[in-house]
Amino acid sequence: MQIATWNVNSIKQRLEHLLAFASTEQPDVICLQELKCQNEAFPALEIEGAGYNIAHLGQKSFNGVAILSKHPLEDIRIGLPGDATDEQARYLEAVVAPVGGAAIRVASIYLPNGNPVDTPKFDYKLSWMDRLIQHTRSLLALEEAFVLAGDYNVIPNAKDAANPQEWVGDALFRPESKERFQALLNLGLIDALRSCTDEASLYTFWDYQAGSWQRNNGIRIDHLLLSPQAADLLQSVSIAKELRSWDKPSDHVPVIARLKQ
DNA sequence: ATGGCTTTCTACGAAAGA
Repeated sequence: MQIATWNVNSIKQRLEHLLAFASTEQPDVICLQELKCQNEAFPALEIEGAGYNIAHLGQKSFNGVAILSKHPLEDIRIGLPGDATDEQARYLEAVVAPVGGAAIRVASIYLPNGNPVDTPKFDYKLSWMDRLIQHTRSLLALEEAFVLAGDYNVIPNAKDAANPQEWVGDALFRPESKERFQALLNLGLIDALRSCTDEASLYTFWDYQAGSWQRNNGIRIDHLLLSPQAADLLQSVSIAKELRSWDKPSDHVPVIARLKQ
């Protein structure tokens, strides 16, 4: 089973890219972030036409997450527990249940950016991460295979940035953000890509500005975190870097994990 | 760089993103 995550930066602007990616890679599951689209405007017919079942959580202008699956989706859960007042569309969870196969729980995550750090936006990021840690504890208690896939807006280590000094003080690289990401790993989650390679220069985001792509000034902020039961199934991880060179690209590219069965 | 692009919105500049 192939599970992909991709921040598309507007599902409407990226629909043709999504259909091309789906046709070429044929992932079983695609977790999307930054739909920037309300539910009623989601291009469901086109995506269903490509063979996917859809769970989506949209909102006007910003945010928005979806799970696309070639297999039936069950037990769809909307929103990250822990704050009933949080109205931002950043978390969606479902069980992907292949007919006659083993089910796997999948979440599509759009973790808050958190900049500027001297504002409530950074507090929101940190409290959102604390809620994610708490929710992960409850998921781990189920002792199931699950994947938390998405745009974490965290650069885990200096080797995950081409120019780490540029990010010192930024919400994506602040110690408080990195510590909470590490806390997720300390619970027992596995960073899928880092479990396969220690290689540097592996990035998933290049800013639209300042020729970041041409200069390969990237960062790795899109991650698939696996439960121990899912990590046992992991075969390989790849970054679909070539999509960043397409016409009118997202500033993020997909990351794909391949699991046995 | 006081974000150099890109996207969205009851738009025609501002806000958000990272």
